[in-house]
Amino acid sequence: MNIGAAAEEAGVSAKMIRHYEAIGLLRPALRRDNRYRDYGDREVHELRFIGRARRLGFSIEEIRTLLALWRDDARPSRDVRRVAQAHLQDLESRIAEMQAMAGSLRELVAHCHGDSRPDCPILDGLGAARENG
Amino acid sequence: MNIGAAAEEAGVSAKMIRHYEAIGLLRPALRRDNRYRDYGDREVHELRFIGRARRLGFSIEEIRTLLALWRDDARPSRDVRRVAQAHLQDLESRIAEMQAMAGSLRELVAHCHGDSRPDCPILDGLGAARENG
DNA sequence: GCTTGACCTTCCAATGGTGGGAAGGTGTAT
DNA sequence: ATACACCTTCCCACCATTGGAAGGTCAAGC
Repeated sequence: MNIGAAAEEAGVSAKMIRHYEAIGLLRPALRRDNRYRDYGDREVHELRFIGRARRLGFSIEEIRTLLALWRDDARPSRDVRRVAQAHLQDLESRIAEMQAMAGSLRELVAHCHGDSRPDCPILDGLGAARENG
Repeated sequence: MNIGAAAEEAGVSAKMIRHYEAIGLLRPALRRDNRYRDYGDREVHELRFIGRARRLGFSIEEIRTLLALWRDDARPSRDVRRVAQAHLQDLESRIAEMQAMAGSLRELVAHCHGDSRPDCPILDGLGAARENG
C-alpha cells in the first residue's frame, strides 16, 4: 500500500506521515524496489491512532509516549491515564483562557454601537490607561 | 525612555517591540545619539494597546487594522466592531472545537481505571477501528 | 582610569505542526 | 510515445515568540 492510500485510510496527510517518520515518531517504513514506502494494516492502524490523538489535541511528544504505551502489552493503565489527564487539564486551562478573552471581547463588542460614528468602546478598552477595564 | 522601561510599562517584551517595529506594525522609534531607541508616553500608549489586543487573542494583522482605526479620529465604529466580531466568532469556534476535544477526552479518562492493569479504554479509543466511538 | 554589570544594538536560529512547491523518478493507461 | 498520477527528497513559509551570540554604551564603585 502506497503512502497516499495509507494517508487516505488513516486520515493523515502523506506529508505528515513522512514528517512523523522523519522525527522518529514512526519506525522507517518498508520500501519496495521503487523506493516507495509500503504500508500494511498494522502501520495504517498506527497512523490512525496518531491521527485520532492529534485530533484530540495531543502533542507529538505526548503521542510518542502514548504510542510506546500502546505498543507495550504490559503497560499500567495508570500511565496512560496520567498522560491523558495532564493533557485534559492543559486543554481545560487553555479553554478557560480563551473564554476569558471571548468574555471581555463580547463585552466590548456589545457596547459598540457599530455605526458611522467614530466613538468606540472597543478602541477605548484597548487603549485604556488601566489594565483591568 | 529606553526600550526596557517602555517594555516594562507597556507589558510587552523588548524583544517583541523590536519585532513589531521590524514588521512595520510600529513606526521606527526615534533614536538617541547612542542609537538607543527612545520612547515617550505616546509610544508606550500604543504599545499598551498592542499588548492588550494580543492578550485578547487578536492576530498581528488584525492589530494592524485596529491600530490604523485607532489612529484615525474619523473611523466609523462599524469598522472596529466588524474586526472585533470576526475575531470573537473565530475565538468562539475554536473554543467549541477544544470543548469537543475535552469532552471526548474526559469520557475516555473517566472510563480508565488507571491502575496497574494494562487494559485501557483510552488506548482502545485511540486505536479503535471506527472513527466515531 | 579601569572594571563590573546592566543595559542596548543587530543578526541568526529554534520552536510546533502543517502546507507548498521544485526537481526528478516511477507506474499505468491509452 | 505520451499523458497523468503518483512517488521521492529537499528547502521554504507560516505565526508569534524566545534565546543567544557578538559587540557597543552607560553608570557606579574602586
